[in-house]
Amino acid sequence: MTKGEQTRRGIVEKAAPLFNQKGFEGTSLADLMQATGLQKGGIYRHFSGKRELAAEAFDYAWERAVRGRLHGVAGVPDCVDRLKKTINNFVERRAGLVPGGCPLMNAAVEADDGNPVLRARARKALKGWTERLSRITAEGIQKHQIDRGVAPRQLSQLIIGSLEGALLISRLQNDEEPLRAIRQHLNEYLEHNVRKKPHPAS
Amino acid sequence: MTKGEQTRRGIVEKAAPLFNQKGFEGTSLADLMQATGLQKGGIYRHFSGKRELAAEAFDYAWERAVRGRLHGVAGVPDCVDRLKKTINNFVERRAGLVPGGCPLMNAAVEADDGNPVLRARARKALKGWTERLSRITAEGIQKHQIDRGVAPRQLSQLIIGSLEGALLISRLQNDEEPLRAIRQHLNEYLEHNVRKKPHPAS
DNA sequence: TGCATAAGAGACCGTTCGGTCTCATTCATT
DNA sequence: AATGAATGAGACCGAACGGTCTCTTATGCA
Repeated sequence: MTKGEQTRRGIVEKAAPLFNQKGFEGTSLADLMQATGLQKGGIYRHFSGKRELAAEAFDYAWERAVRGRLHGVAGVPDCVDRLKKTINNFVERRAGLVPGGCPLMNAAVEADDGNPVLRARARKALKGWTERLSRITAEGIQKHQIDRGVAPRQLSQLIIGSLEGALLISRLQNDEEPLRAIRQHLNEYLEHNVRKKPHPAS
Repeated sequence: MTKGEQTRRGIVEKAAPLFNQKGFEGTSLADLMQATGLQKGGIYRHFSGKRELAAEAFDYAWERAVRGRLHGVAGVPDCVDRLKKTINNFVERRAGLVPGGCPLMNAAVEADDGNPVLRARARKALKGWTERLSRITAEGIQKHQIDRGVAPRQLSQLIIGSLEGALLISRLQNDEEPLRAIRQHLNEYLEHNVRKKPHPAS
């Protein structure tokens, strides 16, 4: 890896927490200069503008989040357990994340009105997450581990929405309890309403 | 109401959608001047600064949101039904709201790092909402409509978090389905796990 | 109607914004 | 070691920022 590539990567890594914490508008070039230890020229050598840097920083932050949420998931054989594992990862595996909360939520809120580039990025991220969960559910249905009546996409959105909402409240209150409560709630839901029940001995 | 008071109120009403859509940092005095049709002098006559105006605009937006969510709730006798009514209001009663999504979510995300004034406002709003729902649950327990094992505060946070999360996804996808799905989900949960069951005829 | 005051216009201020450009230096390659 | 390209420093730019202040106009009360 050439020196320039190293620097470029370093800029993204330093910029990601800033954008995730302060938002795109809220992060100034002066902030980025201070965080990276570079002057404007050093930054603009590698990026065409703030927007490009912000987009890459979002991708970086989101990639870290996804990696955390998928940690160890592939090794779980049962599909319901696999869903439960991703939920637990969301609640527990916060170390290694880019500070500032869920990048998806931050981007979605800030980009909601205006900033179509960031909004597209957020939509794509949500789509990817939804599809990943949906695939687990579809596989579970196919393997007769999950009830046929379960709609994969709906279930994915239910899980994602519940987790994001609980995270919002947890962050605002500085209290992890809502996150733990939603995990408990979703686990019970998965066991009672998603996992396929053995045929009643009629 | 004196002329000045009228103007002041008008400024808040015009400013609220801007702050709710573009955020505190994202809304400039130029935006406010254009929206109100006033010059700086006209605005600063009534407010000490952007922060004060933003705070009042948040209160205004939140008050409208709360009013919509509580619409007709008081008239529902059964406490479980009352919770269901507030959920339905959240999902259905979007007209009359200040544009830009839920003020609580917007403020919480933007104020999460920095801007302690706005953050305090958001926390207070969340606290009020939680307590309002908790009171309904507590009353339901007292009236033997809700199971004694239900924790009012936890249930409130579950409902709020689920609704906010679903709203986030709905807005990002431009699709109301996640909101309707979470209503369905919460309704079933309330009926099966919250509403007090009649004693089994043993 | 006269008058004190409330209300608003808009010029002005210093600062910070994102972005550009030139030039010195460092780096890899031979 | 020489050299051309890659890299980064930092002065500079115009625009936009939030905020102040003065002066004119509108208002409401006696």
